[in-house]
Amino acid sequence: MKSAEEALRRLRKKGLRVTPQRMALAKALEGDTRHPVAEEVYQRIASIMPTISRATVYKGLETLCNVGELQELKVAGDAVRYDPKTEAHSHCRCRKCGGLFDISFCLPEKLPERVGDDFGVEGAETILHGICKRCREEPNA
Amino acid sequence: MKSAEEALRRLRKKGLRVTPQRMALAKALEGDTRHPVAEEVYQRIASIMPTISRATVYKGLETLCNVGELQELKVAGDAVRYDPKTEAHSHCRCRKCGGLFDISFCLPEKLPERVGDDFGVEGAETILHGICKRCREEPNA
DNA sequence: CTGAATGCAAAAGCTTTGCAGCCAA
DNA sequence: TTGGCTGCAAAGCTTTTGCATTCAG
Repeated sequence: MKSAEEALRRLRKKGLRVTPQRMALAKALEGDTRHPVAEEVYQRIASIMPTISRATVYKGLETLCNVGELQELKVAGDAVRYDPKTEAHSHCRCRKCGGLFDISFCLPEKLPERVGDDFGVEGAETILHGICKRCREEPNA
Repeated sequence: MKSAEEALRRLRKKGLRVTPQRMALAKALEGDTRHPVAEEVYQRIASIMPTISRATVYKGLETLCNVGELQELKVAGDAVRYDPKTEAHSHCRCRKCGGLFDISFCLPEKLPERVGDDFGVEGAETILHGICKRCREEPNA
């Protein structure tokens, strides 16, 4: 999502309702590069809107994914994470601290149109595995 | 894993025990290209070894992952899948039937060694999204 | 107004854990 | 012999669902 406001505008345009809970969701995720899991998003919002329920957070995250304002990230050994950066981009995952980071570009750079036994390719999702800077410099943790 | 036998040999070499349950696991997954989830593996083995428990299957799958004989595949909207093909390769996922297929080659073809804010790359995992042959030819399903 | 969205609580996966007994090495 | 492994049952975590109530449009 480019901005929370734009995300809400798109919701309205699709005939969906702009509720305070959805506004909070969009704002909580706007510009976030940390790829929070649903529970983190819930905690974040609950601190300023204590009546919100987890169910609403889950449903709202799903809704925002459906309208293309959020991307779901599922990585081995982890709960689903949410990424508000919707331009095509890839991710790096540190095998030591588990951190998930954005990379500005997209891998592979060019997609095959068709692959193997005639599979029509529409998009790709890649995660690089390795060690982040911090973990390499702090072998203790 | 190249073969069930080789997998078991590697277990033994690492000081782990070769039990009938682990033998069944290795054989059940040998050459399988369908990327079963844990429950499917359990069913498959339970049909010939009715006393095995789900816990043993889960622990055994983890063990085989740890020694590098199996790869964990986690895809959005799905339980963890297990892949006995351990050579570097990528996958395609059909957005219609949910099927997950191997591709013989690996994307991206060449990895950057270092990326973004000094992230050391060791490997990559990519999933192509699209439509498989069968689903394109059967628009009814 | 009215249907879509919320919040609660309960249920539903999937997976992990604790532990007593068993067995591969 | 003995520590690793198994099987059972129970717990844990994430996510989904049903439904009465509320509220955005």
